[in-house]
Amino acid sequence: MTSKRLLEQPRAGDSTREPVTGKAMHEGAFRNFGKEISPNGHYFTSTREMHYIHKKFACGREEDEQSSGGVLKYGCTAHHLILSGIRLQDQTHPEALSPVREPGHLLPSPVTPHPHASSIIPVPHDRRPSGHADKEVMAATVLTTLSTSPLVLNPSSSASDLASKGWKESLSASYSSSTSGNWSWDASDQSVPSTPSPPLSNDAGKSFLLSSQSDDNNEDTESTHFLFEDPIPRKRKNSMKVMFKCLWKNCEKVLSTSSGIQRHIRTVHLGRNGDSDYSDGEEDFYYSEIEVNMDTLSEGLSNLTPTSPTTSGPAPVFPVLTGDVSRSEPARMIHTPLSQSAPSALCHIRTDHAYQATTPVSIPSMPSEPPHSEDRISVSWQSPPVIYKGLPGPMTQIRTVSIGEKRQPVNHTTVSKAHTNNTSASKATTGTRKPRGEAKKCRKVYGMEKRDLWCTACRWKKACQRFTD
DNA sequence: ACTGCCGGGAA
DNA sequence: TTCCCGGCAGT
Ligand SMILES: [Zn+2]
Repeated sequence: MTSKRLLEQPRAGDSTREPVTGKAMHEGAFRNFGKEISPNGHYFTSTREMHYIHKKFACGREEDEQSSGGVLKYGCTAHHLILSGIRLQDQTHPEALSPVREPGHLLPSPVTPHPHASSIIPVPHDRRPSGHADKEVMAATVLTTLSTSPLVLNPSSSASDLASKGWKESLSASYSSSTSGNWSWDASDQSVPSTPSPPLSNDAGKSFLLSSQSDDNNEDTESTHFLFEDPIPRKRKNSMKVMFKCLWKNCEKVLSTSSGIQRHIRTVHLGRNGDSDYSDGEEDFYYSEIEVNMDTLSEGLSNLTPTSPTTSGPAPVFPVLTGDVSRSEPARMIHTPLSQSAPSALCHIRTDHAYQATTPVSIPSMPSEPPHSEDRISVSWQSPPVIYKGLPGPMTQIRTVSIGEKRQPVNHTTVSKAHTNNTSASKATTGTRKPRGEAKKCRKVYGMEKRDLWCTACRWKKACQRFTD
C-alpha cells in the first residue's frame, strides 16, 4: 500500500518527504520518527496530528477565502427576521391566524377588540365602523377559512362569534359560497382551477402581478392539508395579504381595506358624496378582493435566475399600492423583502470540508473573493432548498455543471416543493459524466507534494471544494 | 500522462 | 463519519 502511495508520489518518496499516511506511520518503516517538516515549513508531530493541524489550518484559511461563513450568517439572520415576522403572527395565538390576512377586517367589530391580536399587530386607527359590506367580505373570508379547516378555532372563543355572525351575513348577502369553496361573485371567475379554496382571484387579480403558478401550487397543497383536517393545521406561512382591487374599467386601484376601496369607488367612480360612510352596497360590485401572497411574491423574485449575477435589475414590478394603502396599513406590510433579488442571491454550498460540515452554505456567486461581509444582506428565507443552480445547460459558460449531482442531495432539506422550475434541465447531470471543470484544482495547484494543502475533498479524491467551477 | 472525481470500501 | 483508493473519463 505504501508502495502505491509512492507511485502517486514519484518524487516525494526519497528522503523524508512524502505526505504522510496513517498507515504509513504504523508501518513504521519509512517515516524516521514522528517528526517532520513539510516542504512548506510546517512542523508535524505525527501523521494524525498533521492532519488535524492541517485541518484547522485549512479551515481558517478557506473560510477567509470565501468567507462563506460570513455570508451565511447574514443570510440566516435575514432569514430569521423575515420568518419571524411572519411566523410570529402566523402562529402563536389561534386568533392570530386571522389577523394575518387582514387584521383590519377580521377584528373589526367595534364591539370586541381583541387584546391579543392588537398586541401583536398594530391596528390601524383610522379604522371606522364602516359599512356592512366590509364585514361581509370579511365574513366571507373567515367563512371560507373556517369551512376549509373545521375545528381550527375553539368554538368558545369570540372568534366563533364573529364567524357565525359572518356566516349569517354572508348568507343574507348573496355570495354563494359552499363549504368547499367555489365562489361565484361578480366578475370573479375561478382562475384557479383545482383549488378548492376561494382565493378570489380574477383577471383583475391576475394583472396584479404574481405569476400565480407556483402560488397556486402552494395554495393547492395547503388547502389539501386543510381538507385532511389536520389537527394543527397551517402553522406555516400564510403571509397572505388581502387586498381590494377596484374593477372599474381602467382603474387599477388597490387598497388594503374594503372600506377604503368602497370609499374610492363611491367617490371616484360613483360620484357619491365622499365623506359619508353611507353605502348602498353598490360599490360591492366594483371591487374585488384579492390575495397577495407575500411568500410567493418574494419567492418569485428569488426565482428569477437566482444564480445569474447578470440579472441585476430590480426587476419585477411590484404592485404599486396606492399611497392610501401605506397610510391605512402602517408598517405592517413586510413588503420589501423584495429589496433583495440581489444578484448574488445565493448559489450555495461550498465549504471546504463539506465532507465534514453538515449544513450547506450559501455564498455569493462570485467565485472566490473575500466577499466583504456586508454585501447586501441577501435575504434568503427559504434558505437552502430552493434555488438550485439553474441551468446545467450545455452553455451559459461560467458555471459548468459540476456541483450538481453530489450536492443536490445534501441540501435538499425539508421543503418538499420539488421545484417546478427547470425540470428538464435536471436530467442533464445524470446521463453524462459532467464536463469537467476548467479551473485548476488543488492537486494541480499545489502538486502532490504539499498534498496537505489540498482541500479535503481533493485529498479524498472527491470533487474539489475550494476551486469550484 | 495527467487531472478530476465518482463509486465504493475499510476502519 | 472519516479516510482512502480503483478506475473511468476528460485534457
Ligand atoms: Zn480542492
